[in-house]
Amino acid sequence: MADEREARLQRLHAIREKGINPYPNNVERTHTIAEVLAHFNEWQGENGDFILTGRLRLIRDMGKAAFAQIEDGTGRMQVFFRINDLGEETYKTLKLLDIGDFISARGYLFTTRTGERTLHVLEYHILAKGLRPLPEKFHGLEDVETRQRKRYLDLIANGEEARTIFVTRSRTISAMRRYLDEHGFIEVETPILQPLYGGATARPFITHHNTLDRDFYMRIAVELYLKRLIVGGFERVYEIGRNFRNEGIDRTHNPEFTMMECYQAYADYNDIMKLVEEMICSIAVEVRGSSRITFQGTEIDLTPPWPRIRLLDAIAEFTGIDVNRFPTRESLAAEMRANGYEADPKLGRGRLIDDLKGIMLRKGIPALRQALFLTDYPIDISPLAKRHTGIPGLTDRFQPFAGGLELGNAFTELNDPLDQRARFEDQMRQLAQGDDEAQVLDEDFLEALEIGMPPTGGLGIGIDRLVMLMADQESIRDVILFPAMRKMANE
RNA sequence: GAGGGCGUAGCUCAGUGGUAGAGCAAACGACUUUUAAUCGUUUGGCCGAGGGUUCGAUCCCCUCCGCCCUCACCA
Repeated sequence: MADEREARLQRLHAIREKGINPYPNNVERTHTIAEVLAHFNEWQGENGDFILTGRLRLIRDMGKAAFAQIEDGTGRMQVFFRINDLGEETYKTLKLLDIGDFISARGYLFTTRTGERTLHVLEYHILAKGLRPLPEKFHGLEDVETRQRKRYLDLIANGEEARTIFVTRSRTISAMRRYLDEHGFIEVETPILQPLYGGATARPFITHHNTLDRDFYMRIAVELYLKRLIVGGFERVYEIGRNFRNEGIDRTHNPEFTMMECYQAYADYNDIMKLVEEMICSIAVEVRGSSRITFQGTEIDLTPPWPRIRLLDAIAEFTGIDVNRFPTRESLAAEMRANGYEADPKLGRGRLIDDLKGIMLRKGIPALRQALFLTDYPIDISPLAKRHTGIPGLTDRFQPFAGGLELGNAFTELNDPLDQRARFEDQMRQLAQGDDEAQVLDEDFLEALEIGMPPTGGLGIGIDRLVMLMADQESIRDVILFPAMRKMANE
């Protein structure tokens, strides 16, 4: 490695000695590679004059002629150098180029006798010299760790494949934004640094503002701020942005992740279910060209309506435990243990049900791979959701699933300020009992609710997971350009 | 947090209780239509880090670091 870098540095100096700037300020380019390839047949011929730019990916030196491949952001193309056309001196300068260098090449288009569309180069310039070797040309970069730590190498070496994921990500977000814009939502931005964290059950990151000399929390959700805007009279708002949760890292969790939250006044969770299935289906059609997509080998039909399954029914079906028959924490815990599941004695009944949900999701695969809504969650794990109209102890809440991924969370928002206060107080009790993920009481938010919030439906969608679905990726780290990593030894 | 796997040249990978190999990349040479060009020659490694066992360790044992998988936890 040191040797190769040394060799490249020597060539860099040799280029400078020839009076050539290896990092010129100006660049000429008449076409992209994709444009040229698209019009190749009509544009080829010795009268053509094209200037292409790109990174050298391959050099095949034949002595007095050489083939190379250059790659720009739109594609790859072969270029051909010949000593007759360039002159001995200029041709020899090719020796100073390395794979990885950026060049511009001017010439005409022709087809080789093996049918390869090629630029016959009459003039070329170096645009930027690379000092380190690129990953191997055939196998590319396979090492998962390097791919994530040095995403630029992943994008170079694994080309289309790596890039497609992030193009899909971009298209997914813009399709979502378009859908919401077209449905009367306005996009807003709310604080990332919050004096209190709320809107989800998670441990926060804490930071400090020097001038104000106070701590702030990195937001774990935007919920309570968007609801304040509903109180303020906006009827449909959304925000797409980064949330931060100080929790574990795995295939579906990254400490910073992107979430879309939206709130719609005069709506309930049934309206939001319609919104979700319609929105995600429309995103799939835009991004994947169909409402039927393949995820990890399973075909998933996102066409509305998605099945609605009550959470407790799903639990009963896949775990054999009918939660309704065990109204107390103790009886439910005993039943779980009788069925061979762990039941943490410290947890409340709602959290036990949450655990059962996890067991159910694992056991329910592959049936739960399809798009569906699980509905009607227990009240004590849903402190911001409105009580279920019919069934005590439950809320008007649902979660959308597809591909076995929990894509989000939604409910009819609790707009009764006294009930909300009581729920917060209950959470504070759990916090005092050592549940460090319980939600904290937000007096300012309660004051807003007391001003009055209309009936509202709200939704959060995990963008990263949605992108996993759209890009058919099994790990959240594959859809985040620079995922959180442990520090390297030399860091 | 628990268990399992992995870490060897810039990249992709072999390999062995007697201190290392291939292909690509790199260097030198040949070649004026190649396609992962070909052919010849050459260079390249604290075998993740630190301890231990041993006459001797890249290999066996322990600790640590990093990555992956499964489980637990959280979204």
